[in-house]
Amino acid sequence: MRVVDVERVRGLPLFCGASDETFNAVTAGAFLQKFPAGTTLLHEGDPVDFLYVLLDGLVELEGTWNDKETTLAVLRPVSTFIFAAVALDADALMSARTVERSDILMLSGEALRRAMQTDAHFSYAASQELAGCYRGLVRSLKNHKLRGGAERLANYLITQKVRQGGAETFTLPHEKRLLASLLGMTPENLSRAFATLTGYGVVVNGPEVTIARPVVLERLAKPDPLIDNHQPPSPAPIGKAERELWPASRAS
Amino acid sequence: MRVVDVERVRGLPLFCGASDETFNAVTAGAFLQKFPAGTTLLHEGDPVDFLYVLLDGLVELEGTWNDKETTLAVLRPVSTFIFAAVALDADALMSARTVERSDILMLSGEALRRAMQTDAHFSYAASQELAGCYRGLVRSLKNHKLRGGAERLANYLITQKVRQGGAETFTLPHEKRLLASLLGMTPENLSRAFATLTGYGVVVNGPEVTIARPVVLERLAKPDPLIDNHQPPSPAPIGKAERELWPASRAS
DNA sequence: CCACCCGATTGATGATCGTCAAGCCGCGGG
DNA sequence: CCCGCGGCTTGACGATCATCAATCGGGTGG
Repeated sequence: MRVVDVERVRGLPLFCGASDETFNAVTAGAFLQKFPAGTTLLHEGDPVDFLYVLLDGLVELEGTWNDKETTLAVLRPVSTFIFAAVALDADALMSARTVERSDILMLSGEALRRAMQTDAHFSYAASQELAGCYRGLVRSLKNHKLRGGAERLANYLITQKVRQGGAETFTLPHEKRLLASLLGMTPENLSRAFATLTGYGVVVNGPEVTIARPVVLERLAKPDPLIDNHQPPSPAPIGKAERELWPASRAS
Repeated sequence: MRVVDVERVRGLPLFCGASDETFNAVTAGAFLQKFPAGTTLLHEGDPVDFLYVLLDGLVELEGTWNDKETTLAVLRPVSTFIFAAVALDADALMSARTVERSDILMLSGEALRRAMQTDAHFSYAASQELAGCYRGLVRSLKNHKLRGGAERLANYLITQKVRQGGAETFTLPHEKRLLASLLGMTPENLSRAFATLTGYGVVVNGPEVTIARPVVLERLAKPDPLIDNHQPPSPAPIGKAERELWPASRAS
């Protein structure tokens, strides 16, 4: 593992409060691996032996039932995933698959659980990370139960715009088919939803989207800080906990 | 607070591994309160100062957007709630409301966070609780994105049957309007979904439901351990973590 | 005892969404 | 260069679901 990668991991909120001792204990048996696009890292129902850390690339978390599948989240670096299953030493509830070529660090679940039982500060950071993940899912569930398709898309676009810096036009981070699955609809209906948003000042050109009249779109989307997390981009790596705490901006 | 209540709290997985010292520190400023049915304990967006523990009664967690509301969970004793917001000292993402008259214990969030930073074992138990809550939400999200209304109801009924002991007929734990909101549909459509299930051996008599032909219903419901948690009832109080770990039955 | 309220049910109608089919377009391989 | 594949779009249709309205029945209070 390169020094620069070690530093990126060390800089994660999950680890930056830990002692050198526990950090070394946790990263001792770790290994960094590169995966091509489309690789299934972990399958639903499998026992989970490692905590995964996405250092570079793009990863999709998906769930399956009755030959249908849906994507529950799309992760960008730097993110940990399946931490909850690791913490409980339980089977995975979702599959993980690379969307692009990705660099992924794998940390021993055993070692992590041992470290949590020893180092209170590390364990506290772990709780914060898990709490942040939990709140992300609460947002997602509210998004799906309370909003219709076009509203979900409108809010997704507004969130993307903010996260990519706020420029009038931005680029979708992945294929539309994946976006459709994330938003809980079919690719066909995503197309139609985009067509609907044309009437609200949204112009689509392949993967490029421009929001020509933000005010009009927001009147449809009705973004809500209790559902949408409009956190602007940050230079430092950020965890699920900080993302939740951002509005109070208690850090920095 | 009565001795019997103290013991019930002490027996929670969250606390049963903690030292007497941290348990006393956390429960020092705590108070037990009785609320009538229909009381809003906490409103969406409010700062959260306490961890709530439902000792008796029934509590609904609900989310709101654009004058619509949906219930995200219905809790029965003994359960903690809004732990994630407490852990992060963040605003609540959902409201909490009593469905029945309830006994609720309120623990200082400040004290809890301090205890987590001091006592690694307590912090570890907190992580497990949060991880269990997280996985509960993953199940919920998959349930909603992958299944239709009648399927969600069928699985809900099967889960209730198992949790209430497995008898052929059992009683719905609350009003149908609340169930409809939990399942993500209108009361009208819940009625129609029940009518549909009549063809699969489900007989409804007010709040009483009997599953006459379990095999037929299961062929429709296709219950899945990665979505539904068919944990049988237990004499000891159980936390969100244990509920997730049940299939491995590593405790007794 | 009756009036009233509220939850549950049923029907009719429209909106939303999924499915099937066809066509378009950009890209890479033969 | 042309072919073919895959992602995207569009149209037509059917299934699911929400909404509005009316009705029924149990429980409460006057």
